[in-house]
Order: sequence, then structure tokens, then C-alpha cells
Amino acid sequence: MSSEDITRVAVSTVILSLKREPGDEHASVVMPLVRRVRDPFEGRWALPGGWLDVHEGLDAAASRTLAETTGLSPSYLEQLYAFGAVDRSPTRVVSIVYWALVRADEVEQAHPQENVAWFDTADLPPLAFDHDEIVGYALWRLRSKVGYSRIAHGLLPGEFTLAELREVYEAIFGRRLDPANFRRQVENSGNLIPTDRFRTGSHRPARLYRYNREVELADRGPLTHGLAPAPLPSESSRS
Amino acid sequence: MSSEDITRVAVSTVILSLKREPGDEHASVVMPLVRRVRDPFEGRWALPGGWLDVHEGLDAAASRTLAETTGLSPSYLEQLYAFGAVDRSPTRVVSIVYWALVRADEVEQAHPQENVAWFDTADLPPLAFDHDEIVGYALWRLRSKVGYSRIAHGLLPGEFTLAELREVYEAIFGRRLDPANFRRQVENSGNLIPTDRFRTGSHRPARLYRYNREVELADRGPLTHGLAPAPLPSESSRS
DNA sequence: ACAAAAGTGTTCTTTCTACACCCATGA
DNA sequence: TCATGGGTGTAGAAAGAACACTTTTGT
Repeated sequence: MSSEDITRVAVSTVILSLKREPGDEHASVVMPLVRRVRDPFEGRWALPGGWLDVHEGLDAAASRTLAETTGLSPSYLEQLYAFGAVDRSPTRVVSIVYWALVRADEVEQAHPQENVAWFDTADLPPLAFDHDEIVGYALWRLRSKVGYSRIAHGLLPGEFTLAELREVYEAIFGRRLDPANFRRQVENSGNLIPTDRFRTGSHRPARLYRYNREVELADRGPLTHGLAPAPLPSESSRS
Repeated sequence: MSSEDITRVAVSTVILSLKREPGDEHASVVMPLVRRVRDPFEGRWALPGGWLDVHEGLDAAASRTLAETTGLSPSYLEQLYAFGAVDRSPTRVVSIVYWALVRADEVEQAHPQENVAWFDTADLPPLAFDHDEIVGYALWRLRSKVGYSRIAHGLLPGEFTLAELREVYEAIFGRRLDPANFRRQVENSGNLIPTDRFRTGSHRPARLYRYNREVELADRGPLTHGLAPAPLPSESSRS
């Protein structure tokens, strides 16, 4: 059996976060990429990922590559798509691709890794393999899913103001939203719980909200294995 | 390298169609299953599928297994999910699962295959592997997607009445819909083109409509490779 | 003529949207 | 006190649900 006669399985992850530039109009969606040091597409940027271990589930592999690349645990992790065109790589590779959200404040605290850099998704370099297409699909999925789901909270810390949450939506949608209407929509959705704490510093203090964990249902369907929109249990801590 | 040290890739397909029993209240969603003749779960019913050939794309493999099982070409075919838990099979198998819709009239004309039987999805036997979970997910996806997409047409022939289309929605949702409101909704969606032909036979003749192929966009996102909601090109005819 | 399905109209409710307006704090 | 973002009110538009009503066929 020559090496061209086997199909290998890889797992990659599109990791998304938010970054607000000081003078910018609104925040931008950013993602980490890994510079390839081996032959196919050497020197090009690619999605973080690796080969699937025989004793490792798909979700666990995604969490592992995410931890190896960013040192973070995702606040949201979901399978995106399986890419398996015959000519997408010199050898036959089927890539199970996940996408994940990490909080902006956690990204700032993490220490940078070797050969890893964060890019604005609106200004990406040409990527290795078919990773351009994959990233495009992930961003499309983020935009469409943020409309009917509450994954936007995955980009924020535990407590946040409505203005911060609105800023996330505006960054993803790329347009301004009416603060008054936005408030009502998200308040009536039942996903937010108001705290008695306030964010002070600028003008009138803004009430801090937190995420309602009771309402997890009716979104991802029957596939709710171990993957939770809340911080992952301990899949990446299997030493 | 022993056989336990490799991960194999399989492709399975949840094939869905509609069947209207003579005396029944409304039509039911049906799917073909294959009786296993080999060791793991021998005798149990399972999803149609097979091993991924090294020179075969994922989409092509799904089309192939669909043709082998039913002799039909799908009117809709989409990747569902990749299942890869370590313990889902005695050996390590990652299954890329697709789901497909075939038209009821085509199913009736097709000649039955060996070891293949059609089941009502509301009354399924226990399936092999984790196929129960997979089918449950596919049905959930069908129900949620029929609400904001127009895949329901994939279960009907080229021309159909609004009552027939409504019957599809009622079977999938499992509840009655107001004929008047249903008509307006689907007429205003711009997805249907009225023809000048009518279906006669019962009472007042009903106008026949057909599917508007111009409006394919804004649904499945950037992933519109060769897979089309319209009948597939010739992926399964690669002799 | 009558039953039954096709197709139209009307009303009420809910939701979205635009925008005016008041409130509370830092400077 | 004034600028600014936090927060509330409200009126019109759009969309959805319920249901009465008219039209056209087979029997």
C-alpha cells in the first residue's frame, strides 16, 4: 500500500475573535493563522490544525489544536464542514473543519506563540490549500448564525453592557444598529440576565448583563454532545 | 501498522422522501435503510453508505451510494455532519454523512433493491452504530431548514399545485397549515412561477406552479460547488 | 343543487423600524 | 452646564394568524 493509496483525516479550526482598534469606526473580526514550515505551501499562512489521532474524537482534536495555537479554551465551538475534494492537497486529505469563538479579553492576555499571527478577516493574505474558501464559509456562517442564535456572547466576557454586545453585532454585520431597538430585542429574547452592577467611567453608568445559561435548547438540535456554548469542560486537559 | 491503528473514512446518506398512505391523515416522511450482511451489527438496519474511495470526492461518494441504494438521483443533496467519536464503531471510522431528498413519484417508479426497505421515519427500528442519532439530526435539520429555505420542492415533481406543496410542509412540520396564508406566503416569496396549466380531476382545477431556478442564491452560502438543488449533473455517471 | 377544494378579502395581533425624548454622569 | 452615551416612549410599516367569503369544478 503506497502512501498515495490512503486517505488521511485532518482537523482544522477557524478561530474567531474581536479586536477594537483605538481610532477605528467599529471593531473587526480577527483570526489566528499558522505559518507553514513544511513542504506543501511552505511559508504560506494556513488554518491551525493537525492530523486526527486514532484515539481522539473529532471534538477533542479541534479543542486540542485550538489550545496548541492560542493557549485558550473556546467559548463556542462547532463543527463547520468536512472538506474532501480529491485535489485539495497533493496527498488525499479529508479535513474536518471546526469554527470557534474566543473572547477578546482572553486573547489580549495570552502570550503569543511561535509562527502564529492574528489577522483581520477583512484583509487576509492568500492561504494554503483551500483555506481561503473555508474561511469565507466560516465567516458566512458566523454572520448568518448571529442573527438567530446568541453566539455573539461568546466573544464577550462574563459580564458586559448592552453597548458592548451591540458592538459585537455591528462588527459582524458590518453596519450600525439602533441602540433602542437593539436593547428591546435582546431584552425580550430572554437570553440576558441583568445584574446589579454597572460599568462606570464614561458617562451615565451602563448596567452589566450576563448570559442566561438556562436557555441552551432549541438551537443546535439533537447534537449537543459535550460541546457547549459555555466554556468547554476539560476536553483539552487530557494531558 | 495493525488495522486498529488506521482511521477509515466512510460516507453515508440519509435519503428522505414522502409517502402518502391512502387513508392517512397526512403524508409521512420515509427513508430507505440497508440490512447489514456483515459482522458489526449483522442483520440490523443501517444507513446506505460505503467506504470513501481514494480517487473520489465526498459529494461524489454520497451520490454514488444514493444511486446504488435507490437507483435515483437526488433533487437535493447536502452534507449533514461528520461523525467521528472513537467508540462509534469497533474499528475507528469517521463517517461523513449527507442527507438527500428524492421525489415521491420517482421512488414509486424505481424497482426495489436487494436488502433495501423503506421505513416511516416516525416508526423506525433500532439502527446499527450511531445511526439513530444521525437520523434524528437529519430530521431536525429537515424541519428547521424547510422553514427558511425552499427545499420542500425537492420532494415534488417539476410542476405541482399549492395544495401539494402545502401537504409537504404539513408532513414535515406535523401540523395543518392555513391554505389561504400559505398561498400568500409562498406567492410573495418569489420562489414559484405560475404556469398556465391546471391539475384537474377532483373539484375546482388548481393551477400548477413550478420552481423558480433563478433564485438559487442567499441560502447555502459560498459552498455551492457542484451540488445543486436541481438534479445533479452527472457525478454518478463516472462509470 | 350541493359538496368540496381553489382562491380572495378583511381584521386583528405581533413584530420591526425610525426617531423623538428624558436621565445620569464626567469634565 | 453641557456634551454624551444610557435608557424609555411612541407612531407608522410590515409581517403573521384567524376566518369569513366567493369561485369553480365533479357528481
